[in-house]
Amino acid sequence: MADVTALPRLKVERLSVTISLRRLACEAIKRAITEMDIYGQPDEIRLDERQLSEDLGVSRTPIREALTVLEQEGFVRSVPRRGLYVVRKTKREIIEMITVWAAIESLAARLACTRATDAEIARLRALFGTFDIDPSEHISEYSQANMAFHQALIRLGGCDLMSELTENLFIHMRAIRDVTIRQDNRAQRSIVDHMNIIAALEARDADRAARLVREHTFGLAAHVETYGDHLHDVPAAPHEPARRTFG
Amino acid sequence: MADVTALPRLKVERLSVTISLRRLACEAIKRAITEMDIYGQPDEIRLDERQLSEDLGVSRTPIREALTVLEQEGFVRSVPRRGLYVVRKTKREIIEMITVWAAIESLAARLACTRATDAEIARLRALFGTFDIDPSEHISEYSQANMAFHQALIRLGGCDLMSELTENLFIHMRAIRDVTIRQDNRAQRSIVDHMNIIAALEARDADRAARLVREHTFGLAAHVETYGDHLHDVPAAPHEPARRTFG
DNA sequence: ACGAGGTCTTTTGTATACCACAAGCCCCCC
DNA sequence: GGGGGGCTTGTGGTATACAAAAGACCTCGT
Repeated sequence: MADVTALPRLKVERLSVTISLRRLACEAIKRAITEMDIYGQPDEIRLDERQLSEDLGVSRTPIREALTVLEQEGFVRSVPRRGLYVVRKTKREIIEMITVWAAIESLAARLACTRATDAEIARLRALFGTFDIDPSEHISEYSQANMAFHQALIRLGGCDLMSELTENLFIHMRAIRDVTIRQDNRAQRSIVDHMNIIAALEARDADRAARLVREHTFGLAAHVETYGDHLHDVPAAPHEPARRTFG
Repeated sequence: MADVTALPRLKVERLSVTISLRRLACEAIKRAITEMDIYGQPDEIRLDERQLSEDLGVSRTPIREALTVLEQEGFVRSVPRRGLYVVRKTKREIIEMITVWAAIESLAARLACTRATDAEIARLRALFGTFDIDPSEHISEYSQANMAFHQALIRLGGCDLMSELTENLFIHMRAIRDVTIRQDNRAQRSIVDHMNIIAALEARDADRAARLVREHTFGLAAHVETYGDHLHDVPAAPHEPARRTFG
């Protein structure tokens, strides 16, 4: 077979047939859920398969598959013969999520101390070391940057699984971000913590980096514990729904 | 409304209509996968929806939903228009799973140091402190006990989410347990580690407990790194399948 | 004989029809 | 008048039918 790479041919790119309706529906619904102010609503939000199927213009089957995925990921909860509800995490569940996050990011920081290159750490500082202005006026931007910092840090650990696992976790956290930063000067102190973490990474001090990350994240947990009382403490479970993990 | 709790009435328990076929199928398939020696097979194992539907006596729909769940949990992998394959983790993926496990269990141990009662720690020792006999003749029992120890330890941390997350992880690990204990006197040394961990818990020394757990689990990672070469290092991916997390 | 092309089979993706169950309502009986 | 039972309606759960796509294989032309 001759080498055809040199021959002139149409510049066509692989059109992605792989994006099944399930995946599209899944992303669409997830986006809708994420953008919705779940915790501001007075009562649980109910989803209707038929409604969704009509709105998205596809049949119920892919919708159902998408919802199965979202249920696995902890965004919706299916009560048999009753309906689908958008999940509102309880305070306890949120604190548990933060705890797992602390565990993962802490070890990621430890690993980063030996695995990350100087350049990578420098880039981390370049990206997030410039926020020493008052963040209280840029809550939204700060929130974005905050999440991005933590995700970048986890990525520095070099463990893809850690990044994957925390991804959905951060989405869940986004929904309660007003709790996590609104009160007192949390944002300001948070930035100081980040600086210290970066410094520990630069010093290649694994124990200190891991400890700082852990304490920082635990600080958030304590904050939620203190100020998160308006979160729904009881799962509001009609007939013991199918509790699932977060994902 | 009178208090009817004192009246005699039939002791009927809520019959669980909630266990949908999806859930049953999911568990059945997961069990089948778990009991199968995935890593002993020469090539990837393919699943047939219709075959499964026929074998389990239900239609394809619940089968598909179950497989969607299993795909989320990282047990199977769906290649569009091609088929479903039982996932064989690569060495790298296994090491990443162990890393996440280390992160979670390490923090769980730390938490256990302050949250677990003396009785709980004593029970841990009672259950797993008796294995100072030679475990080399009881590989299977030891393997069971080993997993049980780690799960118990994580539970002591008091964070349900940690238990949930590591549950599937342990199932994945089970499949390669021959790698994890067969070589050298790993089992023996493992028990010593466990003893030290229990001792640290008893001493309420959080830092030491966390460190010991981390080092113990990293030891396993290093072991897999060294001896796990017969694991398939390349995902054997036909046409870039839909890679998913473990779950 | 060899290769390009078409066709056939297999297997998944999607749509639709049907069924079982739960809630709410109303009516009938006590 | 009150309460229980059945009916109505709406919802998710299941089964099945249909469509599309990928791989295997066969055929025909050169």
